[in-house]
Amino acid sequence: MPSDTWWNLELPKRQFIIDACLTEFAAHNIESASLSTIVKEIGIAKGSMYQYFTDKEELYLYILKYAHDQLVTQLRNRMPVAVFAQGDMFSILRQYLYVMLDLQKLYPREYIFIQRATRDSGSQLTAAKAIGTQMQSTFVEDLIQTAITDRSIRDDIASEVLEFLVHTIISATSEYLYDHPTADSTNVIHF
Amino acid sequence: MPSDTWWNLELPKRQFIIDACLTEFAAHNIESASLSTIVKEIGIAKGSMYQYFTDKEELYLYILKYAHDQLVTQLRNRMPVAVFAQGDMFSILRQYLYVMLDLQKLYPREYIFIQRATRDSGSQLTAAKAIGTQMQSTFVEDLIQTAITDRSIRDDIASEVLEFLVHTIISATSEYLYDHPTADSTNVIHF
DNA sequence: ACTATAAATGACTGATTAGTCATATACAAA
DNA sequence: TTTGTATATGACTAATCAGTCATTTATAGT
Repeated sequence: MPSDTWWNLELPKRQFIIDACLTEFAAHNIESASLSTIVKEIGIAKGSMYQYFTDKEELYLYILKYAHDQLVTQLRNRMPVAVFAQGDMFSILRQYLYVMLDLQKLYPREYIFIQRATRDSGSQLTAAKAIGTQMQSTFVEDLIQTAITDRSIRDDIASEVLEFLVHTIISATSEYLYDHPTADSTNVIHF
Repeated sequence: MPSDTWWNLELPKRQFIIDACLTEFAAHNIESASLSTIVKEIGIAKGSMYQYFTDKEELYLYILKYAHDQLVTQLRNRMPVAVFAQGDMFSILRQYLYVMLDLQKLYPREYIFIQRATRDSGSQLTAAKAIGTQMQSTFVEDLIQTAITDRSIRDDIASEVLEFLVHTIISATSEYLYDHPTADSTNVIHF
């Protein structure tokens, strides 16, 4: 975790630092992201960064958690619990997809960063992978459980597999729409 | 393309070099993969590598194309044209998935390398992205076209979107099964 | 043996990296 | 003003990197 010095910083300064880190980490994986670039961008000395974080990995995980919290908060705001009470599973999923598309547009760096961290922190950094995968389970899990208990979907499907697939499809679809801005989303979304 | 010197090399030596490159490129993206590591692994001088390839990017793309050709050949062997004539689309897709699972087990480095190249060569290296995406379109395209013309699936769905989704689901499923070796594949595969 | 061409080499360059640390600056309390 | 503490600094280290090139080694032809 960051040092006391970090927390003693003025909020705007912290924000500014986080911002620069987000840009770098969204564009490069942890191996090739450069602290030198980051501090040059911010305009502080390299040494200062090491007053806040013990090493690159700590910084990376901190920013990842920050980005994740940011998106989860937004997701919760846009999909309040009430949504789950009404409508069938598919309309809820459709809404989920639209929300994810919005979030991807509004917070592109956070979105990309989490995606990247989820998939390429293979060897070490299981922490990063865990954070990345966490978002998907945030509520898809409940959704599917509910759907299974009210028998709106078959119950012979392993629910964690379904969760995985749902998340994959959602994020692949949003990725596709992101890469093909001309595509008509109503033509893409059919479930 | 590689130099004449490269092609004058004895086949086993070429294979040996390709092998070491595959290992490195499957584990690291182009930015963080290290030529120094590769040549140390092979046991040749760094300069030799530069007699064969003009730079890192050329090497990377060459190995990528090699891996891709390897997998496509295997895919074609395992899914001869005859397969498409018989059976409905879903059974063909199911077979496709099983073949991909086999290939992933048999050629893990090639498989991972292509996946990695497809998704993280964002900025430059559109060539890499193209090679990566090519495999998916190899035959899923035809499959879907046929299915649309026989009306076994709806025709109001943009076919390139469907291709994308099919490929995503297939590769996500195989990725999932790869990460969860204990999972029962019959429990996962339901389409 | 001599020559010509092809291939292999590894020391070297210049740039970049993560991380360190002694010093300097800022600030607040006395 | 003086003292003590928290923060900021940037020169520095040691390692690594992609890429170069003059030189050596190997091969083949005469």
